Amino acid sequence: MPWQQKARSKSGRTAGSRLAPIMTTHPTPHPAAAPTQEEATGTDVRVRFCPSPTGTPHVGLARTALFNWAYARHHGGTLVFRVEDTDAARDSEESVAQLVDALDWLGLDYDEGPGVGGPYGPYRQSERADLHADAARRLLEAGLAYESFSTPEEVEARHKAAGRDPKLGYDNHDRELTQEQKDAFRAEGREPVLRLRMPDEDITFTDLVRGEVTFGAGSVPDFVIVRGNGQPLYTLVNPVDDALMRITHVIRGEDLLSSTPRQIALYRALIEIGVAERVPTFAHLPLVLGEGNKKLSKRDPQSDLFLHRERGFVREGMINYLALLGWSIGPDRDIFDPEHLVEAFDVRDVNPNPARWDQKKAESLNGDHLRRLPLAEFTSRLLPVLRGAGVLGEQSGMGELARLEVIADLIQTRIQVLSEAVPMVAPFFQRGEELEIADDARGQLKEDAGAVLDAAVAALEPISGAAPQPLGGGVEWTHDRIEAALREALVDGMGLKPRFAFGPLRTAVSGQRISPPLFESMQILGKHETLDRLGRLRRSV
RNA sequence: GGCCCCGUUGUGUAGCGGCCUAGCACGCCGCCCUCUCAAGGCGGUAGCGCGGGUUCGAAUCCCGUCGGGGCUACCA
Repeated sequence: MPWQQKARSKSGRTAGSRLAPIMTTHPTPHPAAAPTQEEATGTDVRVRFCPSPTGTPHVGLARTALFNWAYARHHGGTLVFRVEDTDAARDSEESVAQLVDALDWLGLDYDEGPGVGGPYGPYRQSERADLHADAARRLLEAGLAYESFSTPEEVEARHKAAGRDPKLGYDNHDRELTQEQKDAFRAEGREPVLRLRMPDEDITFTDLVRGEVTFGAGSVPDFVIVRGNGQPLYTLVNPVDDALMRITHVIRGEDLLSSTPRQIALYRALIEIGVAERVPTFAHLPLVLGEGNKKLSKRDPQSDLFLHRERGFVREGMINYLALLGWSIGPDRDIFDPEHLVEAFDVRDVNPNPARWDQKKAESLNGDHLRRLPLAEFTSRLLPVLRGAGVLGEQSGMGELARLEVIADLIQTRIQVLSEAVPMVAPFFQRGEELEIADDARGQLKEDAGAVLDAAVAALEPISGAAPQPLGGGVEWTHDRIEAALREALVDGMGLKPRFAFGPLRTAVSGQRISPPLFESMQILGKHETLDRLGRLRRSV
């Protein structure tokens, strides 16, 4: 029972304090607004992944999705996918499709969302405008939000006039405007924004990753929830939708930590007007850093999830690495499958330190997963990559697939990402005249290359290239047979070090300086093709 | 500037007051294996930011300090 581990606690926190209700300070005057605040811990867990569809999926976004998914699956709870497409200027349908593609590739299935529906839809924020408008209206009517007419310039001017730092932000100046003042502003043609009235008290909450976090009273000014043109903002819409969708745990990036006090204040207001029934539990995941010490920027190629996929990451490897960004499965292990993650994951165990994207580690882990795949599976993962690279055609016959599997067996331990298979596999699907001899491979050849190739050909000629017999007999063109003949001729006969004896043959056969094992390669190519390649290189030296 | 978060080898982490002469993984270096390259095996390199305190005892608790980061929009 993995969830028994929840009794573990992080430093500075006790198990008891974690399980305590979120709002224990004082009973609220509104009975309906004082629901039981026991944290959901079982199948009642409802988490969400709610990206805004701008640009191509970022690895940090993928990690957030992963942790939400793992948390939901671990508890047998529900994962909601909500598209926050309220910024028409930056959002795109293409991006929505990419998000779905990313989730699908990683195998992060969701229980409610666009396309799958659910009891709290619609799941595209742009289709929920009436819900948001209604919440805003009720907040205004209840006096929890108010109309604000100040322009940023006016706010700054007031700060300067009072000798305050102009960067302080909004000064809550319009809190108590009279109807006459408002009318006067409107007469000037001004359109008010709606601001939420921040409570004049500290806001404290228990973050599942960081422990207790407190924002001092007055440190967060009244913030805008609806634009002057009537468009609601993220600050309103995100908590409203979370509340309406009965989200119990908000698991997101640390970059949103500082907006949490505003959201908590809004939740409390929403509870008062009956829109929300609880303040969710928060968990802020550490940032994913890039080179240097800055957040992995969207402009950094390493942040692009699809670029990694194109490079040849497999789902298992990507999930494993992503999970390690702030979490670990145990003290002496770091290779695991998605199922193990689900079994062991608890957001409380997430480390609050920022994590740096380490491409080498990511690829190493991916290589480990590649090696763990059964050969047939590994082979089929190779297929689309090889087709994409033009090594194989779109259609493959049984013979070609069988041949590929034999080759795949040779390269499985030699690559970390699928794309590395292309140069290793390509020579097997080319004819000798198509084979290009790489410069570095040719550069390795010494003066005796011609003699070595001649001797190799002479040694191989006597071996029968007969096709396999049904009962397994009759084949002499096998890698051990080939190796024995070549060793005898080159190593024993010519007194060459194996390294120098076989180097030229490798170049001739694969065109590369590094390749799958030579003798096995020759076996796969067959006698005719092998001798042809040996001869071609011989003639060019 | 203000608010908030974070601080264990190069990187990611384990560590929850004695099991730590700080474990694991990636990286790096060396050796073994070896037809190249890998994989695999073995070994090595390197760390608790600093200063106080609490304690018989601190990487672990507290305070301060320094450093890094995030946020600071009528973006999300």
